[in-house]
Amino acid sequence: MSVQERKERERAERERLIVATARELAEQQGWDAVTTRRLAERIEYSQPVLYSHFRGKREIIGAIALEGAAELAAAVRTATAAAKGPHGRAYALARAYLDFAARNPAVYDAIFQLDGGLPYAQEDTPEPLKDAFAALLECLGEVAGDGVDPGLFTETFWAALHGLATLTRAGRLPPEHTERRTRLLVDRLTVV
Amino acid sequence: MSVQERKERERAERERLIVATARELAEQQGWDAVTTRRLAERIEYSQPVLYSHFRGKREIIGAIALEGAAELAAAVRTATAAAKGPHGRAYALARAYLDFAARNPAVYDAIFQLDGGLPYAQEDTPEPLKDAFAALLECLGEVAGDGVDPGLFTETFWAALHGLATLTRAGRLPPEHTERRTRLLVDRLTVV
DNA sequence: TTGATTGTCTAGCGATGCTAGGATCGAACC
DNA sequence: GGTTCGATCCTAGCATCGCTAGACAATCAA
Repeated sequence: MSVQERKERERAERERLIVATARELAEQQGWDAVTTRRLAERIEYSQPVLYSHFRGKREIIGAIALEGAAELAAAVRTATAAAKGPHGRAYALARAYLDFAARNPAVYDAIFQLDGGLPYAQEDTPEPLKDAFAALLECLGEVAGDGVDPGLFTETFWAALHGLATLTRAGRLPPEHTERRTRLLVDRLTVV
Repeated sequence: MSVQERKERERAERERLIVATARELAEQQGWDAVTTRRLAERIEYSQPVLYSHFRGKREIIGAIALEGAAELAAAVRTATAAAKGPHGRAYALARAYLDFAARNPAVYDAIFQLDGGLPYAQEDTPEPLKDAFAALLECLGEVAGDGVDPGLFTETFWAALHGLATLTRAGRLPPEHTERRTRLLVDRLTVV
């Protein structure tokens, strides 16, 4: 039995290695550089090994997306917990969210831009994704205002943040006034 | 002279054919289906002909982006011209923008998601892109509110719309309450 | 020791974007 | 009108992509 357990442990370890290496490669050189060959070379195994863990490249992206969503949720919760007042928390959330996107562009893309084969906004949506949304909801529900559904408000607020994050990083928005845009968005959208 | 003119005309005509065909193919089957081979086959020329017009696939995307930006600007101007009052115009703009994104997903991606090799938010940004932003600015400058830079406000408003458009189409947001989200966004962001 | 199972790798398939080099065709000159 | 020559276009091919079949080796059970 112990032998089998050891094998399973090693296998799980290698799976973590694959995900971590893919993520590292994506952050270092962009998702285009993440090819199955390069990835295989970096983990010092041959290509087909990847396919014994994941159905394909898409599933690797999906795994990184789940990992990233959990981290995003944690970052948001940490930031909001340290802030005071509903408006302060909403602002802290916005800052934390945009900061995460800027610091982990490849992971952010895995979650929100690329196709990782994950179901979103459905019943069978994986827990980390649901929880990331929940983390936003916990904070933003406070500032939705009367008569506005907290879920709907959170979706809208989130979409606005997502727009800022993606357009800024794609060079569609000049990077200099990010801070002012964030303040404007939070001040206008939230109701205290 | 006339011979040369005819040739130039035919060449320009073929270039339009390439762009139109690529766009059609992208809208019909998605950007993944737009390969140089398929595109060449559809225009009934060989692959290298594409490269006598464009540096590569990226430039074709760029051409579609410019074309699309002009259409988006026109759509926004038409919609706002027909609406009444600053708030009404801002709302009409939002509707027109999201409508354009929903009806022309491939073109929208060419403008805002894919890499068409175009410079954004710079001095040498192509005119159609600048003009599209100008179209937004014309309308949104009215509702920026006192003490808020119209340009900055427009960028923020636009980013929010972009977030709604992309998240909805990527299945990250449930499609049912788009209308309510749009209203919420416009009502909160604008100052009348 | 043998046989079977599990694990891994080599090699290759059909695509992709892009390009070199040869063939062909038409305009222009003697 | 025939010939030259340049522009135009296509065939064929390169390197790389995601992914997989089948051979091979290592490990375990009998």
